[in-house]
Amino acid sequence: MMDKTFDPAAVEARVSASWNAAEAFVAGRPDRRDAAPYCIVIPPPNVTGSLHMGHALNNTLQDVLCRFERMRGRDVLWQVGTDHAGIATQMVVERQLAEEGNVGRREMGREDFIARVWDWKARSGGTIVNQLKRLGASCDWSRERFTMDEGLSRAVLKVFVDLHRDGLIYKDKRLVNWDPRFATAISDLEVQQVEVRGHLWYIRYPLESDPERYIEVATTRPETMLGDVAVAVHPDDERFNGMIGQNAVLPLVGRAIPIVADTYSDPEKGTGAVKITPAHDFNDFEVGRRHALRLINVLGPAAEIRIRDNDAFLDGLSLSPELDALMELDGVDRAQARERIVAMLEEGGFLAKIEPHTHVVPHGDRSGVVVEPYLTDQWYVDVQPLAERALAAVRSGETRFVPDNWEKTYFQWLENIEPWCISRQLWWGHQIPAWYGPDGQVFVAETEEAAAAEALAHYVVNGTLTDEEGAMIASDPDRLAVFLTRDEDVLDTWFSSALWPFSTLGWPDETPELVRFYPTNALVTGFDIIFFWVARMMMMGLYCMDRAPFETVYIHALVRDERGAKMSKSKGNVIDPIELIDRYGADALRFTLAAMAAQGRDIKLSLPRVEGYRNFATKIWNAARFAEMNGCVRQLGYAPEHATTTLNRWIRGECAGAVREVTAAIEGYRFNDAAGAAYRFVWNTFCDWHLELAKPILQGAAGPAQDETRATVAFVFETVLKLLHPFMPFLTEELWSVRGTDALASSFHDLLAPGPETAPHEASPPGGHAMRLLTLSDWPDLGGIADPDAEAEIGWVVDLVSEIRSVRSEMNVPAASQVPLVLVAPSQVTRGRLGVWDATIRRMARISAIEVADAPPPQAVQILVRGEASALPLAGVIDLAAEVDRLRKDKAKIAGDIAKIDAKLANADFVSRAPEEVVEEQRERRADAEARLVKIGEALGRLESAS
RNA sequence: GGGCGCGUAGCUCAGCGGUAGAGCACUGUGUUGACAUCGCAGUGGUCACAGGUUCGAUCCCUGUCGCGCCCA
Repeated sequence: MMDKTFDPAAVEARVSASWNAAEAFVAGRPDRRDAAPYCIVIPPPNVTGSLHMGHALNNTLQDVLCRFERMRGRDVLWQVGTDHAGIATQMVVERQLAEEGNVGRREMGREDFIARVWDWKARSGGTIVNQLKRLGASCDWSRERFTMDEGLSRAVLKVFVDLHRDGLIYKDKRLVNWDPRFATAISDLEVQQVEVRGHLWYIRYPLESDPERYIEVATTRPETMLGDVAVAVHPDDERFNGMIGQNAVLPLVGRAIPIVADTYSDPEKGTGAVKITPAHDFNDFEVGRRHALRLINVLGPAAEIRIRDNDAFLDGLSLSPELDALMELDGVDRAQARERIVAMLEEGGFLAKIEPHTHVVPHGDRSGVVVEPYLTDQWYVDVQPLAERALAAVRSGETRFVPDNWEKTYFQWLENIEPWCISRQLWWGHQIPAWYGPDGQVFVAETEEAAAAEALAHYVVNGTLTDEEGAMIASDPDRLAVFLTRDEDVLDTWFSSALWPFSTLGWPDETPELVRFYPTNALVTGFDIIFFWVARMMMMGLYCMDRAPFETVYIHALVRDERGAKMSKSKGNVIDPIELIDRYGADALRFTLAAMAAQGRDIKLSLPRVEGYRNFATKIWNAARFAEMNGCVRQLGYAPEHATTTLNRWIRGECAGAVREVTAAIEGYRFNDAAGAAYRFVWNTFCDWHLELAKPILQGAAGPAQDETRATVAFVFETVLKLLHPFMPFLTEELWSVRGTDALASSFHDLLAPGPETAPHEASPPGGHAMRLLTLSDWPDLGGIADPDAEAEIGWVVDLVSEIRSVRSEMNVPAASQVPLVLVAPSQVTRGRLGVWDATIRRMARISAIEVADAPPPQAVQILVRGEASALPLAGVIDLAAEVDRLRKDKAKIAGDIAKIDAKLANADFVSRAPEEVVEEQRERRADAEARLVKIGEALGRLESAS
């Protein structure tokens, strides 16, 4: 006997173990050798990460797809793994070193530090993978990959070298987004624009020709004035007519800088004159380029002032006491420098005013500090040619977005794409395969040997080295190490992530997996990752594989808190999915997320909803208990299409409909529809009606009807387990195994006696039913079994019972009291049905006896079901005046309906222009309403004349 | 400034050119056998607002207001 309630914790552990033992999720099972492949690559979570609600949703949806396709017989590979998260991981390990009082990264040296990171990864890097298992994700765990794995690293090197060879990777000195906390470049996408309340400082720059006159500029960053090389004004701005071409003198510094005309300057903003600092501002950089201005970098890598021994800064300046004083700023942090410079400006009388000013300031998404536009040498990918192919692949339909409006976002970004800065001044990551010769000449190759060969050949050919010298260096590792030095930088983590859909499958080797599973079928991810990942995977996939990596990119919602705010640690509004799993079970959480995953709308997670689906799990559990108690096991030779009783034929049709609905919804990525359809069928059709209607049979006399009903319940329940499995894998797998023990005998018979009577939808597998896990069983397909006669009959029972209950409740008939029911002049069909349903109706509606009469008894409450009247003779039991009220209310409502329909039908335009079936439907509705109205009128007449 | 999306029951959300739906909450009621994490019955909505298209608009179009997000 099963427990009374479902205990998720115990079941989840047990079921996980059985999946593991069976290696259920391993791709390439021998029995699926000829099956069509299905592949999803997981958006690799950050190795430092832990599961948050977004992951829970993302992986639930992937799992629904994978389990669904696996049950449809496909050879499924859900490729799992993590990425190495350069900055984040380095940060974690450095923090750990600091906490342990260890020497820092620099003191440790690169090799030891990296060893330490690997050590950390081995001990703590698997958190999220284990959490995915708790969620029930059916990944192929045997193929877990990591972006720093040997194979994946090889892919990175090859792509880098190939892109470089094709001229798509190059080194350039330009402004980058510099994160001063980590002292590394970051890409545009890793920059968050944050609105902050700052100030506008108005500063007077005296004119060289007349120090009594000055031009006033406004700036949000006064400290960068040290690097100013010009002042720009709008050419049409009459206020500055005479000044263009003159020089201003930079306060504190004393440098003469030109006043130039440039449309970048906005006459509406500030004073209309803007200081130009090309080394510290992206816009100024462009202005500087247009006017051939110098670049003066006045900051160091930690965003500290660097002006002493700074040739670029000192060039053109003459020594002065003022300049000496300025030198005191050398090494001062930018924030402090700002204060001191403002003070010095004020002291010198250069500061005109300070205004509060709100503006957006770029911040590093990992470090949270203000990002500095910084002039450095970095490696870039010229992504434009790659982007064009990525655009074309979506435009041509090779890859499609679901919902398709996301392609706009994708197009917009790719159409305006900027070069991608891929070098990072970190240690943890793929070190760039570039080596420099003594003269700085760069050699890019996959290995040091190859780079050395290329370098030596180069220097021999150009005469720097003789043949002998070249040979000598080549043969002596020590000399080679001195001769060639490797680029210290590593690549952006996303560079390796971009290769994920094929590097995980073995590329650059032509592995069987690569051939079989690439391109993958679907990518499931959030919209916030379209640029970071989707677009880059598309570009790299097309570049390396000539095919887009996915057929479909499904973009799901963001999970927000109940107020609709993005969950974030800093806001403290995160809901930990693992806590929810502990509390409600993984199945309830998964079902909630799937049920709320409507396309194009964010999910505001609400706990009552999770609780509701936990209750759903309990409901299913108890339905299984009921089936068990009533001997509902699959019967030898049972096939649903051979069911004979109306009830069984009816549920078969309903079940087939549910299968169709769920199937179509998952196919269309309408997860909420799929979950909703399954929920409604299980609870509102199967449990509420089929099981209730079946009770008198199951608990009545033994016989063929009982046998068939038992078998049908078992069959429908199995179908339910299958339908729900993608959403609630633990519960369903557990119940499948419970059923399995009982079904063992009959399954055995099935194997012995295969034949036409064996259910075709469940062909006998090699291992036998008992050995089979639900997760590896077949997805149901009941075809188009519909049975209008059965539907009409059961529909009549359902309506009759519902109406009686409704009237009883409304008339305040005590629940315990049994009252008789009189069918008034029933049709032959109804009389026939009564023979079958008498007991059931009496039981479900608490009726003492069902009689038939030509006319309604006096003082009775009237019920109308499917055009026929029946009556509850409630004289003495209830207040007849209440019944009169009820009927009058009904009558008024129906009369209102009729009036509305009449208004429509009276409209000549409606009748002539609306589709025929719509008009016809209105006529039918009117006729039905009219008939009800007549019956209600008659009943009212009787009651009124009686009273 | 450009783009995307959302305003539907008290709450969280579906839906959709032709009778407005679900879950939760609420009200009433019911436990000797699947389930009180339950059953049964009910209350509750000018579908943000204003125009337009249409025979017909919650749905399509335009605008307004409110909210959210992305990009510059």
